[in-house]
Amino acid sequence: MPDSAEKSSRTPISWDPIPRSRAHELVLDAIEEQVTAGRLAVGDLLPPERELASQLQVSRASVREAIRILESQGALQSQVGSGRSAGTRVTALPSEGLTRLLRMHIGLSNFPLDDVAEARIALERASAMLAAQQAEEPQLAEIDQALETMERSSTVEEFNEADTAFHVAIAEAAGNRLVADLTTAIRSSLKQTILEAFHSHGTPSEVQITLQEQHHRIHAAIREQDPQRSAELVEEHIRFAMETLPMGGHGEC
Amino acid sequence: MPDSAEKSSRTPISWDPIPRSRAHELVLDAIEEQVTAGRLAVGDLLPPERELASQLQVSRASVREAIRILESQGALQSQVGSGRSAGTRVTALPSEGLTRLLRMHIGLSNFPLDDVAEARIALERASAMLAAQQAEEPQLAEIDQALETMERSSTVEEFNEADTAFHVAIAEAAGNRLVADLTTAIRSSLKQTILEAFHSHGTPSEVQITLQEQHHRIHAAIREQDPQRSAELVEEHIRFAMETLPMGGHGEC
DNA sequence: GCGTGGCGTGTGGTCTGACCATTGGAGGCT
DNA sequence: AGCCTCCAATGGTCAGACCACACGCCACGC
Repeated sequence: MPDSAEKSSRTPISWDPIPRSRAHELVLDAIEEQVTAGRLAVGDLLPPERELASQLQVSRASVREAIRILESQGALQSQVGSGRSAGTRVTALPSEGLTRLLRMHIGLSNFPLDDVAEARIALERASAMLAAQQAEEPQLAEIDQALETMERSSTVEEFNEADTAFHVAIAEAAGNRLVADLTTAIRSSLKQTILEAFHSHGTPSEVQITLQEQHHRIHAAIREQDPQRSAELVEEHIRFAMETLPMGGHGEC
Repeated sequence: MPDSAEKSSRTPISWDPIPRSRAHELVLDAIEEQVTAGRLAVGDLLPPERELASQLQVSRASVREAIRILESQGALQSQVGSGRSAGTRVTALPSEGLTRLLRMHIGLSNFPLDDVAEARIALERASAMLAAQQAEEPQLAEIDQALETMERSSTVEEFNEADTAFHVAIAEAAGNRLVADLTTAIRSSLKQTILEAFHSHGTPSEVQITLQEQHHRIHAAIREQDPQRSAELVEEHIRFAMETLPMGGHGEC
């Protein structure tokens, strides 16, 4: 319409770039669309790579790139071979994907450690409350076990490993999949950072003793089914740990 | 040692599979290692794909697969061309990566919606508290804006969009990067689900009115710098929304 | 009949090379 | 100095070849 183009010549015309969709993103979108439409569920098999490439009219490399992304998210899993186990199948394994994503960004100092602590507090308060409200024996036994392992640990490596397991066990005992996975992902992504902080610290044994006392109190509150107390103790514990252990060896001073 | 093999013949020997590392995972590990060691930071340029492939002695396709994964996580960004803008650069854009990961798993019903609600409550309580404690005017104006947009919305699509923006604005006002990104990711990944619930609901206007009243009260509590009240109101609001709107059209009856 | 081994096929994993599109940067000309 | 052209570097995509894996089927021996 040359007429309207002339009428609007007083306001500058903005020529926006037309985004080009990358082939692998088109594949990603296509798979996501199938999921959203309910046509793909956990356990389902995707078409073979070569077939999917043919159907979507892209190269097999582009299909593979999309599949890699979804594998890293824990939504797909590929298996070579023939027969029932072969191919690319929809899975439900978000935890490691979350962990790796968060660990990368924490490693890049993209989340200030104070921010991470607050997020932990929010999530782990919820975990502890829910665990105190509704955990049953096999899950409580896992918490016991982690506490026991910390008791017997002789190196900070062992302590740290069991410390992580303790927090993960509480998160699992919360009976809330998303809270558990987020809690696990954050705590796991911090494992190395916390270990380094232990090594930097002058008197690790004192700190470990205090941390372990706090663990015992948290454990007792959960055992006594006191949600409020559990939540408060977890918060206190995380704040103490974050204030006491010098974290952020690089990029955070 | 045939001698010791004979001695231990009483206990069955377990032949464990030797895991083969996939080429793209080796590349991923190599990049993560550089980050952990502090040798890669936001803004840094990676070697060109062909060079990285040569250095790591893998194919360029494997390098690309690893880069795709890290791109989807918001840790890398690639740009064609020559000169300063070209190549693959380290970025700090976790939010969309989190959103897509969570949206995929929510789409696959891998997280029960009750679980998602509890996680939202944990995070959004924290967001609201922090916002009430420390938000300043430009951020508060964003919250105002979203509330205003909801007030003027004439379709549930518009309402939903502004509703999401309201929650995101509070999360941003919390001043906590990780809490904000997690909150945003979860709320964003639910946008479609909530919209469908609005459509399924018999009398949308009533519900919208109640939701909007709740939004106003949350907004007021934040403005009055009352963290406890803000947190309680957010929790009440999310519980009301989750109980009132019929979610889980597929796979969650 | 049962167990074992060999073969064939389908699938993902990896590599190579060719080509394309994009995006400066350098050099030459006015 | 400004503009234009050319070139090179970089990521994007594709195709094809080959490899490794993992069954399933069939034949053979006991």
